[in-house]
Amino acid sequence: MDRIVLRRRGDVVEAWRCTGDATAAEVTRLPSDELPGWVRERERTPVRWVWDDTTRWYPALLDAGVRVERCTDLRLTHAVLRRSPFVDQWPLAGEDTPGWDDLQPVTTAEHALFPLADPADRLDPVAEHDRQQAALAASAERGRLALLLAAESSGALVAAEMTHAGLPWRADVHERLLTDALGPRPPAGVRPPVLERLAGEVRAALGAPGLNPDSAVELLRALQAAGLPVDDTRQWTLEQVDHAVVAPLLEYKKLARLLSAHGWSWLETWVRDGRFRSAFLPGGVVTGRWSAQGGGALSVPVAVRPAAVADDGWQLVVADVAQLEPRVLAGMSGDAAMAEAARSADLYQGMVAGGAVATRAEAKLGMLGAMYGGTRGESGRMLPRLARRYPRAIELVEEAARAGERGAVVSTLLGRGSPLPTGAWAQRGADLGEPPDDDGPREDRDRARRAWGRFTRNFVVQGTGAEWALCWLADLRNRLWRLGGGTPAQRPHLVFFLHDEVVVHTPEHLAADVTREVRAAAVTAGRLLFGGFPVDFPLDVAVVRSWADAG
DNA sequence: ATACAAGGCGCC
DNA sequence: AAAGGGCGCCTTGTAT
Repeated sequence: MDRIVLRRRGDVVEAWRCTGDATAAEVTRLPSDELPGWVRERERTPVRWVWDDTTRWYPALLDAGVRVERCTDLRLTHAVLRRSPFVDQWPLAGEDTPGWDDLQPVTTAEHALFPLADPADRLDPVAEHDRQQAALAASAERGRLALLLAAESSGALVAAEMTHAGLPWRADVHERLLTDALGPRPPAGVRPPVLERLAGEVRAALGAPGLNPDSAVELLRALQAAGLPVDDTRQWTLEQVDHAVVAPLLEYKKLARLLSAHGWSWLETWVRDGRFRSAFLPGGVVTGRWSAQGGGALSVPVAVRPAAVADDGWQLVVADVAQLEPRVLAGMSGDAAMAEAARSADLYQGMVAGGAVATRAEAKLGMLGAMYGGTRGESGRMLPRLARRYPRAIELVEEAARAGERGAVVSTLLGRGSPLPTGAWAQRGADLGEPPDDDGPREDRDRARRAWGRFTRNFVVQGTGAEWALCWLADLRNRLWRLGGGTPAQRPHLVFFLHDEVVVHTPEHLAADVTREVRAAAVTAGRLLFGGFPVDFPLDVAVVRSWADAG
């Protein structure tokens, strides 16, 4: 397959076509505004586009109605290769390396207008691509790394397409929801009526007439002055207390949160033309999970999901994986007993059936503790029993924790490496002498060490889970495209992704096909990561008008 | 005026 | 006494 490296030089785009012989590249130069038409033409035959960063190229193509099938996103692949313990770093070394290390995605809406001095323009994607290919070829784990790089790049395309499409959002539904909960929209700087009434009830219950319940400091003082035994003002803490202030205060906090995080100003800022618009950023988290920028797209609360409604004649297909991370752990550790439990639609129930624990609640608590590092209480007490029944799975996370405590790097199944610890406890020779003055006493160092162990313990599972999800997304994207449906605007398309959940916006008549493809893509992802090892990834799939009606 | 930390809470 | 991982983002409160 042809690879075409795109390089921007002023108003001109250079397209370097590589046919496998690195010395015989054929270069085409064309004005930027002719690029979309040229790309569309080239897409008639299989081609992989190689560019510095998808966020710098793809939005303009999508605006012009041009979709590409595959790409290599050098920014993302560089980041993976630079940190992978399976990659020798010397083939990646070049003058440009710090520039690639520091390259940031572009997330402004004005993607057509590049900043005057985009640091990307000083980088040479042709040279970087050669370096990356050399580094990959020299790796003993080139197979799994190649899969990771392909999945990461494919994720970049999905993210750009989702960002372009936006999540269908009914501002009128959202506004009605706000008015029902808070009362009519007040002028700026004034509390909505319902909040003002609740604030009054809180002040009366505490005998604190001037209290601003939005101030945690003031509120804590007032609660303590009224004799409540609390050291913070968290919801969980307040629920433990029996006092007349608790009910109105919890209600106030809930509604104040709705107002500030997803109220009228959120609507004005993030919803335009019936779409919630925010930027999805693949690789935004060290573990490989995505992050999002704008509007808190990765934490859309259940309370406002009724406003996510499919267009007329369309449906939302909402799919999520049940217990992704324990299933991933079963697969990556090759733990046959845990895989057996994972053959059930409910993995935790499968663990009960397998005789490891007595109740589903114990199974869940124990697994969360094993994956997050919980040692306290019931979660910690479950661990020995889990370790007896699922020795390979538990040993994998325990070893990841020990490695982290040593200051070592751990990696995901496909080879994404964890960052090096930065604390003074982890510096070379830290064990040998007295603790440095700036690193506190021994207990502090041990605490930091254990905290890093919990991070690396979770890294291997969360990161491999993110890899499964990337493979799922990538395959689903291809499957959705093959369903057809006419112009890009008439086809089923991904509109949302959150770690283990996707939402597809589809014309009604294709909803059943989309459901089938979402499930098939999950099977593909499992095979890609774990080959023939029998671990299932069952999905909950719902075809709904509104996101709130799923699950 | 602006920047940042803390407290808090939403999502997985 | 501390206590499960990863995020984004809001307001308040303080520092510069």
